[in-house]
Amino acid sequence: MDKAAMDIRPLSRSELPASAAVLARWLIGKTLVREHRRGRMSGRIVETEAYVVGDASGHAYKGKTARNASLFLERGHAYVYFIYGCWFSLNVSAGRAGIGTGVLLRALEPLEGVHLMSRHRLGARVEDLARGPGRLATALDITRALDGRDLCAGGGALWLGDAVAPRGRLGTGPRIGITRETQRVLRFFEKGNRCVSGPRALSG
DNA sequence: AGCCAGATTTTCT
DNA sequence: GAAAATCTGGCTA
Repeated sequence: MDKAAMDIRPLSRSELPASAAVLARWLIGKTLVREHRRGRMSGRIVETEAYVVGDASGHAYKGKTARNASLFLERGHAYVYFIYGCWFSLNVSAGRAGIGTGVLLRALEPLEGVHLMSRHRLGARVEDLARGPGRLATALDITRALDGRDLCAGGGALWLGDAVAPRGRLGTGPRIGITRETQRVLRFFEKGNRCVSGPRALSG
């Protein structure tokens, strides 16, 4: 027996800011909902990074390919990529159709379906279930099958919802794990939240 | 808490 | 053939 699903209002595309840097900040505190075969999983978005137009660290920098095509979809679509031989990561496309830019979702604070996430991440503490982009995708069972999905279609397999709780103070800093344009301040997180990835010194 | 190496495969050069 | 928007476990303090 599952508890009743939370009442989460789906976000519509017109609400999303049409710039990666603004969208990344705006998404902190919003909700990501995964409608899985076994049940619903959801969490508060507590950490993001923006990959802006003309950004040498972005996957779209060298143009559109089969791999990154979803980054060029109208804002609010999923771009799922496979990295380091083991992990998937989820982005939200952030520009107009034909513009390659997006927001990497780096961490969630689990809300619903914690037992399902735990099944995908055996042995992890609740605050570590979706703490980091690879862990987030693993916890929610997000694979390339979801690449290109419309995240503004509430009721689909994966969608964005409004905030269900007030957002805490916003923190910012340089992005993690990149080798180019490392000095740009395009990482956003909820200050003090235990589900934010990286060293604690960077998330307070 | 911080540093380091290994894993493992897709993608593009 | 090299690099990659990462994670884990083992080590040192």
